[in-house]
Amino acid sequence: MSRPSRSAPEHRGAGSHVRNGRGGARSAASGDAATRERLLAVATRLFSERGFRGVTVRDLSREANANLAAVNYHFGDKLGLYREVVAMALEDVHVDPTTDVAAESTPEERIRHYVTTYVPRLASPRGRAVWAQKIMRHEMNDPTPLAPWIAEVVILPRMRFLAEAVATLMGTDMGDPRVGRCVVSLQAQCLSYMPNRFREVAFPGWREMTDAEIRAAATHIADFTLAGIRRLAEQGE
Amino acid sequence: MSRPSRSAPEHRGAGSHVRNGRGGARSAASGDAATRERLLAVATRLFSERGFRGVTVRDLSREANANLAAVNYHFGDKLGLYREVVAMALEDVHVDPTTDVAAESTPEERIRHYVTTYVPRLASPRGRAVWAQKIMRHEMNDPTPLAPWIAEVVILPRMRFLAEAVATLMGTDMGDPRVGRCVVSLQAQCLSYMPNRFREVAFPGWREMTDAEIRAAATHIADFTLAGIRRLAEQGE
DNA sequence: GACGCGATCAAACACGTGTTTTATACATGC
DNA sequence: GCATGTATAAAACACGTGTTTGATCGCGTC
Repeated sequence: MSRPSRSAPEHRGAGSHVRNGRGGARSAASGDAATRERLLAVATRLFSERGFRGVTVRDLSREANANLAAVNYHFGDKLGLYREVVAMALEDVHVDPTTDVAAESTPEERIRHYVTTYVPRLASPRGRAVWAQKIMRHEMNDPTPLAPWIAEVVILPRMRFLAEAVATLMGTDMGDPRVGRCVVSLQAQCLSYMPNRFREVAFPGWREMTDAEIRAAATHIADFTLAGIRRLAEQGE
Repeated sequence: MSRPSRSAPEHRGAGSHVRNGRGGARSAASGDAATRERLLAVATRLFSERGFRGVTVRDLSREANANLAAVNYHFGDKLGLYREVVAMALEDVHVDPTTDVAAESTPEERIRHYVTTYVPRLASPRGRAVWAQKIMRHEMNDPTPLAPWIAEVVILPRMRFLAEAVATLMGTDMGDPRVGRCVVSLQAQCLSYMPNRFREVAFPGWREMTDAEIRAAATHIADFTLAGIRRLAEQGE
């Protein structure tokens, strides 16, 4: 009961979602994308701007020029649509600053590379894939049932990457509590440059950072952090 | 129209709110506090746990053993009740780590004092006035119309205090962009130890920090930050 | 042409929200 | 005694939410 299954698309496969290829099932006359694709595009934009709870199904339907029932028809429920958006965000985010670093680089180079690629992506309202970062931020502030998934795919690998670099730099192992604290200090500084609704609301004269300021901030974080790590390595546990 | 003003308490004075002293207007027979006071107590707890939007008027009424209309009667509307809670939080927060420091102390002492008093208060679920910090955190994540007020009373004084100490330590003035970046780095590290719903939801094995770990984290932040500041002071702009 | 089927549509449903209304009990002041 | 003003109570209001329903359209196929 309560799920008539009207032979509609199956809303279960969390990972597969092959979805029948959907070649040209729609009327070839209309130039616009299929409803499902329009909903995904609109959902990507709205969820990244306002978070899962800040977007209503009616918002999505209206902006996608779709019927109110379209979300439930194509994605099962609102969370199903959000899950697909998060899946795209994870694909976009999880690769970046930890995997494309040369294996033979020094710990210092790794940390600098992490910061100088990560911070501009977080801070700049321009550029690609900021929407994925915004999804992450909303999840951190106001977690949804998808939070554990996100933590496993994007947070943990970053923590491990940074912890390994910091431990090597300090000449200790990853079980040393100082390593964890340094990783937290580094990550906290990076995240502080993420766009923040509070400062926009609370400080009327706030202006966005320029690209040059963002680069300066990234360099600052790297210098600042490496100095801190070296100092803690000297003074011992 | 739409506001009959039934000679009820005036819900307008944003700043004054003297509120007639309210000596013993209630029947002396009942041992419990007046409805207004019970609502304030419950609101303090619930708003600090779940934020303004996470608490409903029905939650407040139920837990305070008050009628549904009591919030609107005593405080005008839900935001009026929240405003009184925030006012108490501001009184509790704005004094602390910036004003009770000796005027003749060195910049390093000031920064250490700031961190070692601020971080335990942020991080510990025990101790006094954590509810006020939780209110601040909810405002930062999801600002209400009261955000500008909070920014002016608690954020700006802290920023000025830290900026002055950092500038003195670096031997430069507060207009130096490096000063602002160091203040952000310091504050970001402190805030990262604030209780975080994401890590509770996303990491099932999460456990609260002990008092000793919190003290160690505070010392870490101070050492780490002072090292970073000194390094940036050396290398120049 | 009749049928099946995926997709869309308008409408309704069920519920939760902040707020307002109307009535009533109770203490106080004249 | 009685009006007055304060406080509480139960119900309703007005609206927004996610979801479901039943009908209909446009196809392609037998």
